[in-house]
Amino acid sequence: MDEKKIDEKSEEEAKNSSNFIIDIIDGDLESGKRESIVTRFPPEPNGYLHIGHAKSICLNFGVAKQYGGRCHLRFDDTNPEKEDTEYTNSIQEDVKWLGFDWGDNLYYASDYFEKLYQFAVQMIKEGTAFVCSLSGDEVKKNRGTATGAGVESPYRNRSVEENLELFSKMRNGEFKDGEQMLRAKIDMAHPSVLLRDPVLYRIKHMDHHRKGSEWCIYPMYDFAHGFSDAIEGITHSLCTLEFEAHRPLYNWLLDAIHIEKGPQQIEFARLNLSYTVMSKRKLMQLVDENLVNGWDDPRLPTISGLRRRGYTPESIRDFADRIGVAKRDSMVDIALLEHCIREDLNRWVPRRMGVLNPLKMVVTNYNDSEVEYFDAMNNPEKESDGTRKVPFSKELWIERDDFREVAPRKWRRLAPGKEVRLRSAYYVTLTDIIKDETGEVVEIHCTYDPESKGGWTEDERKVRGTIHWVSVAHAAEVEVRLYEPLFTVENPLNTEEDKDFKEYINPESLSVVQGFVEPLIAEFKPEQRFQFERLGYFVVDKESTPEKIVINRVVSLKERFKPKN
RNA sequence: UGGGGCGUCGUCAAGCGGUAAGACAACGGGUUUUGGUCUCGUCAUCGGGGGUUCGAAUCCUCCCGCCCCAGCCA
Repeated sequence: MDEKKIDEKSEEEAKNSSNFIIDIIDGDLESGKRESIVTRFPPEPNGYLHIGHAKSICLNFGVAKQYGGRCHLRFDDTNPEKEDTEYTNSIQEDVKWLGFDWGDNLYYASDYFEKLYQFAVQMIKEGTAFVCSLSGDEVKKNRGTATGAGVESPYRNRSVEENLELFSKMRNGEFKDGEQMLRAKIDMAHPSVLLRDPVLYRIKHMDHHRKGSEWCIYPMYDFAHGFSDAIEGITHSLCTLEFEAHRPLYNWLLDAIHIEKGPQQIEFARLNLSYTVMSKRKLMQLVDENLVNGWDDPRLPTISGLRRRGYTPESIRDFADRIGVAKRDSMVDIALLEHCIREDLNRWVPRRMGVLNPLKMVVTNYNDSEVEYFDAMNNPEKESDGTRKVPFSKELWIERDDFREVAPRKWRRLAPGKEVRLRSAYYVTLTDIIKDETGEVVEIHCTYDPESKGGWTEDERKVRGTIHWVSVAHAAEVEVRLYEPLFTVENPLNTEEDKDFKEYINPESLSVVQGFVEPLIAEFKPEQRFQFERLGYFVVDKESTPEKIVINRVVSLKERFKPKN
């Protein structure tokens, strides 16, 4: 990756976080309930990871590291309908990119299918599970309502022998999808609907992405997840709030197969970020309907999208640390994420000059054919990064926004008669404005002060404004992709009326401009990052070629000046 | 109206009976060859009521609000 950052990276691992989960773990260690800590990140391989997953990854791997334990990467692949190897690959890539290492601890719930099957057999033998021959509709009808108890399945009291035989036939493919199911025998009157004889196994004659046609019955989440945790010796099974109601079932199942000192499920609030959406389903929709350009579209909060956008793993980990871990539903301001990437990039990224909305400036008293090379600092934050040569000549591109025919209040930039500093070069004073027939300004003329070479003068005359520029004759033309939030509202999922979230897509979330930048073509390799001074941080896109350089804006610089008119 | 959770600054989030950390955002000052960075400063009495206590955001109680649960999804 970016070899330039090495030295100055602060070692963030020094700081250990604290939250209610850490408190629980501390207590478990103190009381002797646990001797070591094992966590896991258990994605279902049915989509790409997003920054919400990053929160969970940082939490799980972070906790393990903090206690000298280990964190497993386990694919929760119990539903062949939705899962695919494409996703197991991208997920591993993303976790690695984020900077985490699961070592040898890569697991698949599907590798436990045989063990899981045996657990089911054990439960049947002990009378805590039975094969139910009701149809899906009947099961649903019998489940009861929130306020009223359900009714027991007529098959609930089948003999162990019959259950065993039926379950075996299920496995052997002697039934069609939906004809039979394995259910836990709990309590149809349980106040929590989840505990009313939940389904444990269903029949699905469908190939599994890893197991092929080996199985035609697949365990449900509740059955597979807790047992997988138990098999792997997970101590703390961290998941999001929506599984809170499942915890009694999680524990009931562990009890059913007599697991001692089993894993403990602890729930925390999932991440919501303003001006974007986080659910896999919604992201999938945006991708499938071509509302964005693939899973790694730089506007998406996917890990691959953020990577392409120019975010660093360090900045995302820092973000995860800062948002904390708690149980209340929350919506984190996207500004915090942007703060994290600015803070990181500011430290080590080289500065360059680039003009995104060019206006030609002619320095009328500068020699036609002369070219000077000025030394410009690579990074004022880090003098050791040295300087570079920037070519200067009579014709320059400057930013159109740095010129106003009528200066607003407190305007420090170019306006009639005003003197500004061209960064690292000379002071120039605006003398003439050239317009076309329509009245549009097409060019401006300035004179420079030869005494101001390098950007300062002996008389210490005060020049408040400094603007960036690029020599027309030396500039490299690049395509620059500018991004704005994907949605126009903080929470596209929760708005008045029942509008679809897609109605809030920001039509200006992507704009493409042709810009001119310093002629340092050699630097322009994908993932190379820069700060274009006064504009923001940029990264070379993966689509960039030497013939056509493509740059993404990671994030703009903070802009405190807002002209009043 | 069943069950499970949650309510501390605009946004996150500490606090665990002793008199409200920190971060982001915002606003104001200083420095500055990036109106960037840096720096200094301003910015809450804890959903509401009642109670316990010398003392409560922290304990009790009632109320209000928000989130999750009736897939053979995870």
